[in-house]
Amino acid sequence: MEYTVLVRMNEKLFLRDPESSALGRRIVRQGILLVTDIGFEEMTFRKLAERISTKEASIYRYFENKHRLLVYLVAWYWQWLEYQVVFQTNNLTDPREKLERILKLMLLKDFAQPNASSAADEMDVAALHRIVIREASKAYLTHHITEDNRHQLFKPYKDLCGRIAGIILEYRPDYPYARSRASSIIETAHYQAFFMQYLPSLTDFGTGSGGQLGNEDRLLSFLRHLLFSSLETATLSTSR
Amino acid sequence: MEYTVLVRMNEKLFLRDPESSALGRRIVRQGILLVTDIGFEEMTFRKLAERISTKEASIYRYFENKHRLLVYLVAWYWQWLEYQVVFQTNNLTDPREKLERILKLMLLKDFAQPNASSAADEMDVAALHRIVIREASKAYLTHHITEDNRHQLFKPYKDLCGRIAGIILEYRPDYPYARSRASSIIETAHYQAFFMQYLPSLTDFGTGSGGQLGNEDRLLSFLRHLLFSSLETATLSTSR
DNA sequence: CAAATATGATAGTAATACTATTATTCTTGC
DNA sequence: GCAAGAATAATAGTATTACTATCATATTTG
Repeated sequence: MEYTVLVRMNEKLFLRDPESSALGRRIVRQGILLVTDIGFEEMTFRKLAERISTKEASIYRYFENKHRLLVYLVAWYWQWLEYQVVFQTNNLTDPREKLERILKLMLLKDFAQPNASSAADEMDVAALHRIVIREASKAYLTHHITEDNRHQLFKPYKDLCGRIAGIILEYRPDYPYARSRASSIIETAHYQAFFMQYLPSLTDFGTGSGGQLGNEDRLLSFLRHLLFSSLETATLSTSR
Repeated sequence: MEYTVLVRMNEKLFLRDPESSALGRRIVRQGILLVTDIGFEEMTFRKLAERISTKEASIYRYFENKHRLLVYLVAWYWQWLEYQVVFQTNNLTDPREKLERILKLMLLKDFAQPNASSAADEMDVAALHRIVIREASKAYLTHHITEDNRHQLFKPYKDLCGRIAGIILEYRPDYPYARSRASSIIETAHYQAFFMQYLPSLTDFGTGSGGQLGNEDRLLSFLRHLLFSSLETATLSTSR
């Protein structure tokens, strides 16, 4: 029920709604798996078509090109995440608790799993999370960002950041950088997770050693530290 | 003099050293301008060759492919920036002052300009800065990052982060996240600058309004706030 | 069950990302 | 000043990519 609300996507994100047909759903679900397998650059509609036993031209009836498919996947993830944020913070009163939950969600901890019975047709959120970490910035780091933005393709990300910014302001109403704080904590979560895996010397969460916590938990501690240290700073010198 | 030290690049970054010939230097310098003009995805060696009146095959003798050219440009920038950091902080004793200088350098404020006479053959650092903001993550967000990393292609970035992490530890010797703090402040500086320009609603530095400071200065204030609030936090709950 | 719609099957095009080959020019050591 | 070697120009060619077009065949739906 709420799921259909969750996946109602901006119509500019596709040519034909992939959720409206079995083929469309396979394009999206297998597209996620193919991109996680071989990476976005190496993914082609031909390979995806072969994987799901259809033809290139059929995929082009759903998505203009592979960049739009990426934008769709990433937008879906942001909408899903915002839904999780709303769902998991609605019953909380303490804004600090809300922010704690959000940090965990950003690392895909303790999110609301769909019922196991309908798992076959579900989106693989864990795979999508990996795509967001590795590929999401390619969705907006393009020469045509202005046009894409005009088509509202990034609205789900903006909505999520706006919602988190609102909770930041609940926690600290006079905080002057709520939106930048929201977008930067999300981005930091993602590329620190990436660096942790591929360029660990850029982090303090190397694969081995360090503390009794696992790397994921140490990353979470770092994000908590970053977020709350900034929100709890007494003096905010806007000039200097 | 120090310049030759600065540009001594890892030999894995190219096939033939582009600084060793006039054509190589034009490839790099005009490559910077072409990428800033049309974006990395749209740049091709054919277009670059036409721009500098040479042939595609000649460019391939210097760089294996266009991704390697991007990696080269980004690596050059990190080496240049590390040099600037060393140069501008060497005479300072206060680590806080050093970090202040570094923040400004990250936004390309007050950097040491080369003498105007030799400007014709200089790298356009301002254009390169724009490339780093818009394209640098494409240098490492690839399916072949592990191999590229084995070839040390990202060493200049690691070196810069390591140096900044060292200064962070001068300022606060017990800080447990020095490397992550260094990499995250750099990344934050760059995509906040990007968002400010293209997706301003993700930031608090919209094109209009707000305070008496310009957007660049407000971004600097934000970065200063982020960095020092985290470094000055009394209690660092590594667990929780 | 007819009409509309979706997909399959096949073909084709322009551009991209290279590689190869040979001719020409440009250096550089002697 | 010239021969040997290196760099570049000029031209060609290939496999792949990123599409678009067309028409036949299913499949859905009113």
